[in-house]
Amino acid sequence: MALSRKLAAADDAPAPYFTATLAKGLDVLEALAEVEDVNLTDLSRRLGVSGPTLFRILATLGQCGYVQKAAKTSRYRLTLKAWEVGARAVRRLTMRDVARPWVEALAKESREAVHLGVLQGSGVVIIDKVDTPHPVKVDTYVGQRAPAHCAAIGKAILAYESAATLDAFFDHALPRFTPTTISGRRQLERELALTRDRGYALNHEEWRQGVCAVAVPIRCHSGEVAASLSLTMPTERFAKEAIAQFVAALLRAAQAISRDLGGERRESGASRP
Amino acid sequence: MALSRKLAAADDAPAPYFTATLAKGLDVLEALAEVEDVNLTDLSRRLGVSGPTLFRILATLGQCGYVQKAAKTSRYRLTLKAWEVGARAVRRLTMRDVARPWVEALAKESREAVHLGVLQGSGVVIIDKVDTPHPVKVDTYVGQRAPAHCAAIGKAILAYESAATLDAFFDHALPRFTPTTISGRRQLERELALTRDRGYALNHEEWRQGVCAVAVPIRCHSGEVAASLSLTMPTERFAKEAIAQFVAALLRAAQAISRDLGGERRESGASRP
DNA sequence: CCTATTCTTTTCAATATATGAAAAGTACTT
DNA sequence: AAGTACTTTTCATATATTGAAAAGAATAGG
Repeated sequence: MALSRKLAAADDAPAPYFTATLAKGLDVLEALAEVEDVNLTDLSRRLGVSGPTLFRILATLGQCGYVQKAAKTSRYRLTLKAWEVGARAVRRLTMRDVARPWVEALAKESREAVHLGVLQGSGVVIIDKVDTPHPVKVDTYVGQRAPAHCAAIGKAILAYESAATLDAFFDHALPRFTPTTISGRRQLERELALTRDRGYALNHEEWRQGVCAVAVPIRCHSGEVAASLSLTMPTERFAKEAIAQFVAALLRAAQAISRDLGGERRESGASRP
Repeated sequence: MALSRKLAAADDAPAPYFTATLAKGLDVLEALAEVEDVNLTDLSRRLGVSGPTLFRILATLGQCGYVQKAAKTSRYRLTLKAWEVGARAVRRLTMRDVARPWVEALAKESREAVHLGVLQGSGVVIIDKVDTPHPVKVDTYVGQRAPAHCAAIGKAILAYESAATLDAFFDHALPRFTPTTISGRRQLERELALTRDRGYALNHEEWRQGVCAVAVPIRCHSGEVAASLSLTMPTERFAKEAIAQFVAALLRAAQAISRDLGGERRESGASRP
C-alpha cells in the first residue's frame, strides 16, 4: 500500500520520468503519518526498504525539518512541517473563508456536524468542519480524505463533473467498504444521475458502518461545482422525516456561499448569516 | 533560501547521511507553497536546478499526488496532499481539541484574534485561531510559522524551555525584522527572564510593523510548557491600559486548558466555558 | 552485574540512478 | 505565418544510492 507507484504498477511499463528516491522519501513521510511513533527497523520492514537506506532517508527528512526523533534516541515521528507547507495551498482556497460563517450557521441550525469538502483525485478532502453538540459524534477531522464514491460529500461533487473528469475518476478502483457501498461504474453513474435529479446526495452507511450523510454542491460564480457541503451523523439520528429539513438548510447555506463567492475576494463585506 | 541544506551549509563538512534528490524534491514542494502557480522554467531558475531534473522531480511529485498541473499544460501547483499528510500529525495534538472551547471563549470575551501555538524548531506554528470581529484584522492563518524570538506567542514558550533546548535554539540566527526586533542572544535572554517574572510575553512590533501581541504559556499536566495562547492586534488597539485585562483573560483561559489537559484524552467531559 | 539479543549506525564496493547539454517537439506571440 | 519561449525527450557521464556485512549502542534477561 505504501509502495511507491513505480513498483506498484502492475504493468511493468518503464514508468517514465520517475525519481525513485524522492518517491521513497514521500512514502516514508506517509508511513509516519499513520503510526504516531516508529523505530527504524519496524518502518524498514513495513516499507520494504533496507535499514541503511531508510536511515539515510530519515536523516534527510530530519535535516529538512519534516521528521524528528522522539526522546533522546530511538523512535521517529512527523513534525508539523508538511502541514505548514500544505497550509499555504489551503490558504489559497477562497472557498474556505467565504463559507466559514455559513458553515457555522448551518451547524447551529441543524445541530449536526457540517463538513466542507473539495475533490482531490479519487477522494474528497475535508477543508473545514464544525462539530455537532450531541455527545455521540462521528469521528472526522479537518484534513481527512474520504473516498468520493461512497461519501455524500463526494457524490455531490462527482454528480456535476464533466465526462472527461469522470473518465479519469473511474480509472481508480471503487473499493467496497460496507455492504451498501456502490462499487460498480454503472451503478455509480446511475446514483450520480439520481443525485443530480434530486439536487442532493445521500450516503447510507456506504463508507462506514453507522454513519449517514446528506450533501449538496456549492457552485462558484462561473457555475461550476467547486466544493460541497454536508451534514454527517450517526444512523440513529438520520431519520427519514428529518432529511427534507436538512436538505433545505443545506441548500440555503450553499446558495449563500455561492452568492458570496461572486466577488472572489477574501475580505468580502457580504451579509453575514 | 530554498537551497537544500547541504549546499547551504557554510562549512563544507561532508554533511553525512543525506539524500540529495529527496531534499531537492522537498525544496520544490516548499517553493511551490510560496507561489500559487509556476511554470517549469521559472521554478528551475528560482531553485537553480536544471530543467530536465526539475521535470523529473515534478513528474514524481505529480505521480505521488503532491503536485498537479493547472489547466491543460504549463503551470504547476500544489495539491492538498502535503496538508493531508501533515493533518495526521496535528490530529495527535490533544492540546488543540482541549483548548478549542477556551480559545473560542477568549475570542468572544476579548474581541481580538486568539492564537494557539506550539514550538517547532526556531519558530512557533499556529495550530488554532479565532479571528476578531473588528474590521481591521492582522493577517495570520492556521498553519502559519512565526519566528519564536520576536513573537509574543513564541517568547511565552521560550521563556520556560530548558537550558539545553535554548542552547539548540540559539544555534539558529535571530533575524531582525523591525527596529524593535530583539536579535542578540544576551538581550533575548534578558527579555525571557522578564517574561518569566511577569508571567506573560509582549511583542511591540518586533516582527511586523503595526502588529502587537500578548501571550501566556500553557502547561500540560506534568507542568511543562507545551503551547502558548496569544491575543494579536493592530498597534492602534493595543492600549497600555487594556493590557492588564488581556493578560487576566489569557491567564484564565490558559489555566482552564491546563486543567482540562489533566485527563489527556480526547473526548474530555470537562466543564465548558 | 554481566551476557545475550535486538536495534542503530558505519563502512564499502557494485550498480543503478540522477544529471545537464543539446536537440526535438510544442505552444504561445507578434 | 514566422519567430520566440517553453516543455519534453534523448543520451553519455559522473555520481549518488544501494544493501550486505560488520561495528557499535542500547535494552532486556538471567
